[in-house]
Amino acid sequence: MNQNNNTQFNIDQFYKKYLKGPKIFNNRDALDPSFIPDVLPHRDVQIKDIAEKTACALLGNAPPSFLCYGQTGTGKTATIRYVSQKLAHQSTKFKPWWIYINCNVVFTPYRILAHIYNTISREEKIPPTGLPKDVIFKKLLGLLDSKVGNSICFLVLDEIDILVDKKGCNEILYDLTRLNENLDRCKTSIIGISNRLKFRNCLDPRILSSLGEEHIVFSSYDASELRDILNERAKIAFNDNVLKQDIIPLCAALAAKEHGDARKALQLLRKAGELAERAQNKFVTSKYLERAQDDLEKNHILEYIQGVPLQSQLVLASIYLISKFSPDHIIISGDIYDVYSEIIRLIPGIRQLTKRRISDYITELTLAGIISATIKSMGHYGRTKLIKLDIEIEIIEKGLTKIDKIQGILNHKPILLQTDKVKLKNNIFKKLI
DNA sequence: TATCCACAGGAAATCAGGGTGT
DNA sequence: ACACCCTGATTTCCTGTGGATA
Repeated sequence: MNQNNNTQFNIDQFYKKYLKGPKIFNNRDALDPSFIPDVLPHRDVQIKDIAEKTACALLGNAPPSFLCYGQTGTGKTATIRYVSQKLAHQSTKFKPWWIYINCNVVFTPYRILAHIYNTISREEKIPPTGLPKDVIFKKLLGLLDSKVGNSICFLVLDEIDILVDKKGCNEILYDLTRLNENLDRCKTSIIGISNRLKFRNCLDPRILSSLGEEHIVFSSYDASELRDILNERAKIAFNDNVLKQDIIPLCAALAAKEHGDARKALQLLRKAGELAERAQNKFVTSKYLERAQDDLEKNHILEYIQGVPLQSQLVLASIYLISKFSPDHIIISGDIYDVYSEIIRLIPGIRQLTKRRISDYITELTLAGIISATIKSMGHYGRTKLIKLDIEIEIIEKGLTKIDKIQGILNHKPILLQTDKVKLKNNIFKKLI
């Protein structure tokens, strides 16, 4: 075993070298989306607006509920957290409570109520399931009155627009807006954060009347604003003089192309720093920035592919096989289902799902940006979706290869593609589009 | 111009798996 | 042990539809 020592990776030596090597980061947390800096550039208007709306909480009065709009990475959540921190530092006998609910993670009525309860209560926790909803509602009312007392409880619903699509969630929003009517001492105030500007149109009028009357808009950052944000964070995150001069403007320009997403800009900068660090380089240069962008995009797709359920991976595998073995085949949803049915027989222990369910999986892949689909009517050949891969086939292959159950079928040439009937139909389709 | 294909996609029902209190 | 609850995934049932073709 020892004879291979000189070819083996020497972990001790690696750490020694790492510790002696150049230090890029001073505090890399400053580039984390959850980091709240002391200065929030270009958000004065919104800070002032939120501060004015919420100030009455310091006197024990309930602030109005309101909504914050803006695309991802425009500082909505950061601004709310910033104001809440400042509010918490004021000396007053009414200490407001802040409860953050990410509706992307917690989205059922039961769990939203349970999450609020569990955040406030340190002793008794509500189980993840099992109790009737109204029981939790009553328990929550009791807890709010006893624990929060005469103070204000802010309920911050991040990505609130997600709730609208879910069943029963108009009810939960309604329940939340009406909490105050059932409380004796405590008062609540809802702050909704949404990416979708048209979200209000989907709301129940009852909810809109108490929630949507006031709103604050977060406009997207332009390249120069992003530069200021990155400069502020870079001062904290990086050691002096490790960033080459052009890095921040370049990073800002890249993120500005994507509707001015500050989160993405920070992520990019962090990744570039990490790549430079890993390469034991003293400086973060544009070379690392370019590589960071490439890495982030690819990783995002690979993580997505590996994170979805097996059935969804099989749908993607079907599209992959058609694209691989007949690149000029026009892919329609019916073909995907047929190939899916074909490959599922090659994998033991997997149940075949219905067309309806596969149709939903195809929609999900479209929303994720892996494939694109356009609905087209083919006259007597019916109305269907035309599908094509939006991602390089090599990346899809790389993602699918890592999935044990799928590995074995990635070289299976679909029999469907070889039948004359399908070939003929596809030729007609080519003329139609 | 009516027909008819092959689906899209909404709504409700069903099922299994996690839990509860009595 | 039992009746009941919540959730997420899926099935079942269904209505709607664009446009080439007979």
